Amino acid sequence: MKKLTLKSVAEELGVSTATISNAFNKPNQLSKAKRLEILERCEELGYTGPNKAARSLRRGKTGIVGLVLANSISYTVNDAVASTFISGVSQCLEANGQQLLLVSGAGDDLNNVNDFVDGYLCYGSPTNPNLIDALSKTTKPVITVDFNIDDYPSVNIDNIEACYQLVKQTIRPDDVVAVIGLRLIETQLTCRIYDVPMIDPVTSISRRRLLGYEKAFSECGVDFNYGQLWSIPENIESFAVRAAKEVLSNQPRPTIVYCMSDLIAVYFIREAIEIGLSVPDDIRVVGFDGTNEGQRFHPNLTTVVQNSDSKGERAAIMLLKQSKESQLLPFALHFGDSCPTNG
Amino acid sequence: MKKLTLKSVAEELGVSTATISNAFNKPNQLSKAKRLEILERCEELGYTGPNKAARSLRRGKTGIVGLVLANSISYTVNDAVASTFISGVSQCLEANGQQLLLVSGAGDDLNNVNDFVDGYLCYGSPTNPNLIDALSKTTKPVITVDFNIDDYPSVNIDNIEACYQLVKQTIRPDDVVAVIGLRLIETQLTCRIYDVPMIDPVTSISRRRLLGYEKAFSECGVDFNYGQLWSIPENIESFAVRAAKEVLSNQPRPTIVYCMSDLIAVYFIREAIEIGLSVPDDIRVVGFDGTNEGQRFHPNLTTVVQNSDSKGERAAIMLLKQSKESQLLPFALHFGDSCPTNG
DNA sequence: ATGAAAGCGCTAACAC
DNA sequence: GTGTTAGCGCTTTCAT
Repeated sequence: MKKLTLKSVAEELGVSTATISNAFNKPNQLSKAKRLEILERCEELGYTGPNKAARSLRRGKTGIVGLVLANSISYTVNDAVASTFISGVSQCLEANGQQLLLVSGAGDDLNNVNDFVDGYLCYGSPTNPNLIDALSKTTKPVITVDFNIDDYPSVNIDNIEACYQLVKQTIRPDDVVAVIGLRLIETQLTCRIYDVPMIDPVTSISRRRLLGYEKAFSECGVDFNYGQLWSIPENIESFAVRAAKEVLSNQPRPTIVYCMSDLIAVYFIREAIEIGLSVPDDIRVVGFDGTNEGQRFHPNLTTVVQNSDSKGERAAIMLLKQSKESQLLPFALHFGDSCPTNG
Repeated sequence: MKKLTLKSVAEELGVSTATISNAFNKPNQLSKAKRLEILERCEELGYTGPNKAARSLRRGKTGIVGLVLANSISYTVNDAVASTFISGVSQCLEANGQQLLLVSGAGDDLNNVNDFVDGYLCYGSPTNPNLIDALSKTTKPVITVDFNIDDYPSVNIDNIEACYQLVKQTIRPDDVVAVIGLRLIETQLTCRIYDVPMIDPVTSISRRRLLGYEKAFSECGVDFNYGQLWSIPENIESFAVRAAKEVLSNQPRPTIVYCMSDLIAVYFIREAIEIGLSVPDDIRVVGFDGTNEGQRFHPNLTTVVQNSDSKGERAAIMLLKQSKESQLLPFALHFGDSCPTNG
C-alpha cells in the first residue's frame, strides 16, 4: 500500500493538491458535489485528512497547549489540588478541540516542547528556575496561575486575604499557634524556619498565605515567631507526617495548627489521634484547598475552599481568547469539625 | 529582530545550513573547534536549535507519546488509581526525554493527535468505541493496559485470580454478599444488574474481577445472583454513595460487600457508619486498588494492592523499546481493619 | 569536513 | 472553481 499524502491522493483522484486541501479545509472553495465526492473517495482510500504535523509547520499553529507544572508530572498528577486544576484546563481544551501536553516543572528548558505548542499555561512556579527564564523569553503566549512572571496575565485567588480571614475566625486569644507551610524555602527538607530567607511572595503562594496568617496573628495579639513555623518541600505523606510529629512533640504543644494544604491537615490529624489527642478538643486543625478528601475525612476539615477547576478553566479560556487581563478568583471559608469558628 | 531559522542563522554565520544542523545533531561531522564556535554564536543570537516541529516532519519522529485514557481527561486526573498510572508513565518518559500528550477516551477519533505522536499508551478501554477502532488502524505502535486490542502488546494484572483469592480469604459460609462493580454495563446509571448483558471480559477489567469473585463464591457455596450485583458508571462520590445507600437498605442486609475500587469502599463505609453500623462488626467491606487514601482511611481497607505506577512505567518502557511481549504484573492482598481474613 | 539541493506534507497566494 | 507554485524549517544524501 502506497503512502497516503495529499499529493498521492490528489494524483489518485486526478485533481490538484489544492483541491483536496480545500475539500478538507475550505468547504466553500469548491462545489458541494465535488467536495463530497472527494471526501468519500478519500475515506475509501483510508486517507483521514491532511497531516497535522505538516499543516502546523505551514500554519504555525499546532492545536496543542503546553501545561507547565510546578513540579514533575509524576508528583503533580497525584496531588489532588493540581489534578483538579488540570481537570478544569482539560475540560476547556477538550471543548475547544485543543490538545494537552504536560510539561514537567523540573525540566531544564522548553526546547523539546516549544515548537509543538501554541502557548503555555503555568500552574505554580516551576522548581527549575531555568523554566521561568525560558517562559519569559518565549514568543508564545503564556498565562500563569498562582504566581506571576513579568507582565504575563495571571489567575490567582487572594491568598493573603483568605488566610487572614481564616485566622480571624478561628483563633482564640490564648492559643499556642503552629503553622505548617509548603515550599516556603528551597530545600528538600522538612524543617522549622527561623531566620532563613524565604521565597519571595510574588513567586510563592505559600509565602502569601503566611503573610495573611501573620497579619491576623498580630492583629489578634497572638504570639508568632518563626520557631513556630515549619515548612515541607512537597505535599506528600512522608514530609507531612514528619512535620506533624515535630509539631506535636513541641513544648508547649500548640492548640491550633494552620496547615497550608488539606493533605497536611489530614496527616496531622491522623498523627494527633495516634498519640491519643482529640481533634478539635485538644488541638484544632485548619487546612487549605477544600479538597474532596478533606470533606470525606473524619473529622471534616475547616479549610479555604478554592475552586481549582474553575481556576484551570479560566486560565485555559484566557489563553485561547488571548486575553491580557489578569483575574482574581473568589474563595470561600469552610468550617468543619476539625476547628470550629471562634464566633 | 529577524526570524531565527537554520537558514537565517547559517547566512549570518556564513556557513551552510547543513553545517549548523550538524553542529546541533551530529557532533562528529565537523571539527570540535568549528562546532563550539557555531554553538556559541547561536547562543549569542538567541537561536536555541533547530525547530522541533520541522525536524519531526523530516524525521518522522516527534518525541511525543500519546496516552489514551478510558474516560475524559478531566475525570481521569482526579482518579487516584489512574493518576498513579500516569505518574509511572511520566517518570519513564521524563527519564527518556519524551513528552506526554494526554488524549481523552471520550473523543471521536485520533485525527488531531495522530500526526504528533510516535506511539500510544492506552490505559483502559476508551468509552468511545471509535477510538478502539482508530487505534487498531493506526500505523503507530500501541501498548494497551488493563485491556486488549487485537494483538497489541499489553500490560495487565491477573484480575480474576486477585478477586478469587480475595474472596477465598475473606468470605464466611453464612455471609450475605453484595458486589459493587464499576462500568459493568454501558450506562450512565447506578443500578442493579439482573440479566442485562455485560461488557465482555476482554475489554472490561471489571468483568474479569466479577468472574474471580463468582468463581470463589461458587466454590465456597455462597449464594450469589445478579440481584446482589450493582454497577456504577464512574468512580466518583455521587455514584458510589447512591450505590452504597441502595446496598445498605437491601433486605437481608449484606454482611460483606466487595467493592471494585477503594474509593467505592471508602464511601460505602462512610454511609454504613452514618446509619449506625460498625465496620467490620456489622458489615465487612473490601476494596480494590490499594490506594493511599484507602490506607489513610479509618478503618484501613482490606484490598488488592496493584502497583499502578509500575504498570505505567512498564507500559512506557515497552513502547519505547518496541517490545512485543505482553506482561502480567503481580498484585498483593492487603488485609486491613475493614475486613479481617477468615483464616 | 563542508556545501548544494531535494523533499518531508502541507497551505496560501496567485494564476487561469 | 480549480490548478500551479513557493516555501514553512529542517535533515539527509551526494558532491566536492
